[in-house]
Amino acid sequence: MSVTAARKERERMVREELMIDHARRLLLKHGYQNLNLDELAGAVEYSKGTIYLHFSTKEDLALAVSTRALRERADLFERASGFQGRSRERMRAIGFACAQFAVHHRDYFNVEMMLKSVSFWEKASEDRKRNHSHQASRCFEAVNRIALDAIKCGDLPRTHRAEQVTLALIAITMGTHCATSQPDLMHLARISDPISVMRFNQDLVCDGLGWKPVLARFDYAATDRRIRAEIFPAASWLV
Amino acid sequence: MSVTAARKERERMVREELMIDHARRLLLKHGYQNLNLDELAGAVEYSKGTIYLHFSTKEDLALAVSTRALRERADLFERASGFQGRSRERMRAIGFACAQFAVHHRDYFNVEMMLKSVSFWEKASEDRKRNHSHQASRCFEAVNRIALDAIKCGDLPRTHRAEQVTLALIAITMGTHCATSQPDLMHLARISDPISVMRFNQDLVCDGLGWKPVLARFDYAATDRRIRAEIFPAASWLV
DNA sequence: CAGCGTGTTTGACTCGGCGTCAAACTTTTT
DNA sequence: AAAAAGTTTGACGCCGAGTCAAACACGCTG
Repeated sequence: MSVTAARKERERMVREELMIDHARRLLLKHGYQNLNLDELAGAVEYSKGTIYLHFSTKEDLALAVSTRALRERADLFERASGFQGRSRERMRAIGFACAQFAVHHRDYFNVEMMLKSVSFWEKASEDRKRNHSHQASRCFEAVNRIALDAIKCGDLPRTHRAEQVTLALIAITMGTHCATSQPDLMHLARISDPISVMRFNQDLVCDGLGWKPVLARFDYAATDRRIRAEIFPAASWLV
Repeated sequence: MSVTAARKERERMVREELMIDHARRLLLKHGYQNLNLDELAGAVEYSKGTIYLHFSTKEDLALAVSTRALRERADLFERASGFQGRSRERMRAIGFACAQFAVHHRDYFNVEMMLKSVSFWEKASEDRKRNHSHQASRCFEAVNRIALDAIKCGDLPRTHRAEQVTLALIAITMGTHCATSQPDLMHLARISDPISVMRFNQDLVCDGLGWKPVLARFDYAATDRRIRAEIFPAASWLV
């Protein structure tokens, strides 16, 4: 019995991943409103009933898609935060991770925006909410550790709390995502490349915090080359 | 005939405002997903058919709620931008307008987030989309004019484009809204007051841009008092 | 004021999609 | 081989967005 149980559980996980893959694809194509569980059932070649053995509601499914993306984001962040250098250089590596993530998950933020709605959370399963929280805190802590180090070593003024710093960076990142995903706004601002706006804005916040070495006083070109080579060897998107 | 036509049109507008009022209330209470047009019909004491004489779809209705809030935001911005003072002081008045707006429209951003979804826009009427665009550009231009002035008079470095500056400020504002509306994140960052985070972050971006006079070199307390007295005499929320 | 015509409002109805669950099917045990 | 336990299915119930034929209101005319 327990021999087959392990295999069953493995197969279950494979099936769940398959469902999340297809759900992600359909979410991207049609948006959440037009995500149709009958269509998903057809795509994964399992019945709707089987889908409901994995996900308690449609919201739960969307949360699973979002959480998987968030896990990849946390992986990237933790990888980036291992970069060897001064605190602000490490922060910069995280900035690259954001860009990398944005390129590979143009969908994530659209789904993340849905999660704002209270009615969303109350329809998702406890397990999945916990998992989402966990991945979110991995991201938060990766950034926060660097901020803490920066304050400790004097790269950031001691007047700031690390959490304030982290929140400001999260805010500018989310905000730039939101802003650049509005075609109207992009048109008004006469901007075409969202990634370079992201980098520009993150630098603004770091400079505003007085995070040494400030942009004007230090050439980050060499750092950027190292980050690309050491952290994202396979990234062709670069800038 | 044309005598009654004017009255009819006026009554029509009153009815539409009533519907938007109630829709706003129900959106706040239940979220977009759970906004029920039968319930709305009951609340406004008109039939569902009549609601559909005003709004082409449920999305169109939500867009109307959002646009009305956005119009109030644009009004506040234009009022704030009339503040007499240096460019950064005028920008600060806009920051106050943001706070004022956030307090009176905790709902707006939740609805705005929905608008991100492509499927949303394609179901709204052309008229209403145009109006939304118009109000958005009023907000953009109010900020952008100040940025232009600042560059012209040397308060901002000439290396920046005004639109970059405006977009950065929009991004930090939206981002802070998003971030502070996630209870998880607020808990991780051990933060309770979203408004003060908003002000802190906006200052960060201005300082990062090198917008003179920089926070460390100037005491804005007197400016803040003037803004409160001259622009928002009726605001009790303050800080 | 009755009767007709135009313009307005209604709510019963359709239709699509989420979520369920009894029945069909598969695997394991006896 | 047959029964029991476990797994999968898809037809169905129900809810809610959007429609439209019919009821209603209003004004006009003789």
